[in-house]
Amino acid sequence: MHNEGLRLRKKQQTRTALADAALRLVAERGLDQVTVEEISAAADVSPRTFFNYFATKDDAVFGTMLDGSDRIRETVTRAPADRPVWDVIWAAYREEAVELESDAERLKLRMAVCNRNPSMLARLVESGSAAELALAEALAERLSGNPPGPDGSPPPDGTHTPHDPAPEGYSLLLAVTAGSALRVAMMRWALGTGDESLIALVDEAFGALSTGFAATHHP
Amino acid sequence: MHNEGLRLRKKQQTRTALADAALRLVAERGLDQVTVEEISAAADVSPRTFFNYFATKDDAVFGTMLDGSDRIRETVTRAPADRPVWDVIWAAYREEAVELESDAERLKLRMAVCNRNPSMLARLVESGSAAELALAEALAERLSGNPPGPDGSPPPDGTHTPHDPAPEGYSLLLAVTAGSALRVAMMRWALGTGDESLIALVDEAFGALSTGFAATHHP
DNA sequence: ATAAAGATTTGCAGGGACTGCAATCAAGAT
DNA sequence: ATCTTGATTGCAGTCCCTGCAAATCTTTAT
Repeated sequence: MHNEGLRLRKKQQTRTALADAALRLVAERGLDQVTVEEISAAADVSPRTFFNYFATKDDAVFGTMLDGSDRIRETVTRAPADRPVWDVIWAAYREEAVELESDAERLKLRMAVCNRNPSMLARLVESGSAAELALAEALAERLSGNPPGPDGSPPPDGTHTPHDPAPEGYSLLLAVTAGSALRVAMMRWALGTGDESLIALVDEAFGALSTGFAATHHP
Repeated sequence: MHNEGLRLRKKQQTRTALADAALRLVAERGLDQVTVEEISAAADVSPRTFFNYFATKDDAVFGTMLDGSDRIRETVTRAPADRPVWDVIWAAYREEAVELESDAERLKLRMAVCNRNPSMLARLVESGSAAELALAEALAERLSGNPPGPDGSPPPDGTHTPHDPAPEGYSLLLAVTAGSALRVAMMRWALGTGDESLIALVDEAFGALSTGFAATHHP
């Protein structure tokens, strides 16, 4: 039997040491004013080891925010079938927001970095796109009227019961819009005065999208 | 007097030669299977010259899609003040879509590249974010009830007439959502069967956002 | 026509990101 | 204590990208 307790602990340790150092240094000096060599030195490992943990420098700075793609998919597929779709998505993303706000310190630093460096903002979107894609799949399933299998997996091909004419397009729009709403909320939260909770801002954005933009006139 | 006709023509020539070669090669082989050296060779210039035209390899592949940030801002600030905001944004982005669809060949190649390479998808977002930011500014102006100056420039600080409690947040949401809608439409258009026009898909997305998502129930 | 002025292209040297390989080192099992 | 396994590290090498200065080509002035 393999125990390996100490090994795992040390791995997690150096991983977070690297990530922390990367985020801190980049937040201070800017992305291209920090070298991998410096990050590694701050974490007391060799530069080569850095790349055993992160594929790129960006990855270390940004980590994998919103790796909750599985969680989101779960939440959506498990939700009662008669509940409005947007409510389900809203609830799922609010869950994520709660998770994110629990690490407020790190999140604020990350958003600050995103604001200074456009390439990092792109990274932010990229990190959310995995979740969006997963959500879009789950939504297409749901909107096409196919109940998920007991394990939540999609049914095999050929068993689809066509219902909505174009669920792919609409569900993709839903998913991408939801991701954008979360991003806007995070931006406002991180750059704001700090007296508003992330959840409140998320609710505000999702609420606006729920109502639609047609109602917005200039007075 | 400076004529310089031939010079400019040659510059444009090599620029498009490089961009075309880059897009073609990357679409064929994938982003990291193409070196700057190969692109330069295909355009008959030295590798060093490549970087006189493009700051990064990605730039050559992607060019500056949606450099219409100024055009969008113009359209929005010039629109009659009593027109619904979302209609104005919709019209502005539809204009952009027309422009984009006029270069259908290139756009489809670019979207195909974005689909294979996540980092290029990030690039796509980045290219649109400039326009979104400009739009958000213009919207904040409009929603706060301040008429633009004769040149369309924002009035100096201190002259604001507060009207909407939080125009920054709402206008950012509007702008980012509009950008996302365009992106989804482009994706569907480039990956679809090809019998739908980009404009139609843009209208579909913007229409859905106009109505809002509250109406979407599962039957 | 020819030279001066100005802009573009190119080569060279170098820094930094990232990878594959092989040697070394430390933790866990026997 | 020793063997096995996985993590760390150094090294060589590729590619992206930049600053600098020489070389080349266009335009303009004489």
